[in-house]
Amino acid sequence: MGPTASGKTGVAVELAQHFQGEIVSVDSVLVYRDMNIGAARPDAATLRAAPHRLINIIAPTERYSAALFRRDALASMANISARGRIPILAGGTMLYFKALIEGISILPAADAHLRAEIEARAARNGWPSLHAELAKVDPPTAARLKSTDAQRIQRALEVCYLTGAAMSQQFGDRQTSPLPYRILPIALLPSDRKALHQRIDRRFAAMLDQGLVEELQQLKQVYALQATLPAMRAVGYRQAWEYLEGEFDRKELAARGVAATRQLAKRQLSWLRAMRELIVFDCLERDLASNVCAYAELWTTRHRAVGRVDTGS
RNA sequence: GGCCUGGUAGCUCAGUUGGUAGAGCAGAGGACUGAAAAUCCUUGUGUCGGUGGUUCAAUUCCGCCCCAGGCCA
Repeated sequence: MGPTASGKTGVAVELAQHFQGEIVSVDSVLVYRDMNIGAARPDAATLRAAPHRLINIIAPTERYSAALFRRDALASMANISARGRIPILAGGTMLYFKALIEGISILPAADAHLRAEIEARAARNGWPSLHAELAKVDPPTAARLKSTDAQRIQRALEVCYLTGAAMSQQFGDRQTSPLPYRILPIALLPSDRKALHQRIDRRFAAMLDQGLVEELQQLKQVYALQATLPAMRAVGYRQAWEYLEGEFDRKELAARGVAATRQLAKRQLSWLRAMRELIVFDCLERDLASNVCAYAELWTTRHRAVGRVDTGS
């Protein structure tokens, strides 16, 4: 786990080679096909050396979710371990890690028609009025949410309408089946935020040089894209879209792109700081990948030994 | 060289009919259950270009100087 531009891919590839492992991507943008430059997709050589699962699985017009990720990741991990290999989960989508590790409640999937209906009412009466409506059918959730948090109010109402019961009541039905894996949770954090910002500056400039805008233009020709699609809300693509709409010039695109990336990194760091029992490495250190491998080597040795004592069979 | 317009938060700017100033963006911190690279919350002391003067009081008025842009020579 780590923020954007922390070097997760490099570490994951080295771990995969060192441990005969296979990588499962934990990334809400790499799931999309044909979004290469802005998603910082690992290059062909890297993917040949270390195949990634859960990348290129849906079109940019489709939707994915934390629940689908949990289902797919568990299937991939089962497949990998059945062949005697170690699943290496690598990515920066912290909600997906949370859903995988802690489980997720059994709730209905998104319903496009219902969401459109709720949005239409919000456009007429404003989200605060829908928040008030939520307060009648699901008081605990309404109390937890701000009246400005459109996305979560919409989801809570959706769950309530589809099931006839409050979302807060159903949170008890968590899929608590614990993961059938021992986890070594490794986080790559920057000891110096400014240094991470510099990496982000360079990386976004490189994406523009590689043709991020041109890639988006091609995507728009191939797919029936809209600005509201989750894929088009991704950092870089969203700003490139606005640039193509003529909202600002190229220089402003570069500035907004790096700002959005820095903000993404900040939110990822918020998740990581809130997590307990992380093994933390400084993503700026020189021998990062080999240090992580060395630590993981010790850890697996210890756990194999413990495993023998525990089972006794 | 002369005239004009600017110089206020990291950036773009507002404002104070004289009582030491506030927006947006950026930055920082936080929340997070089928959109999560999403969505949302909190957070603004800065020699108001410098220096003299007028005044009880100047970032605000006046003089000079510096800097930037424009126009005229």
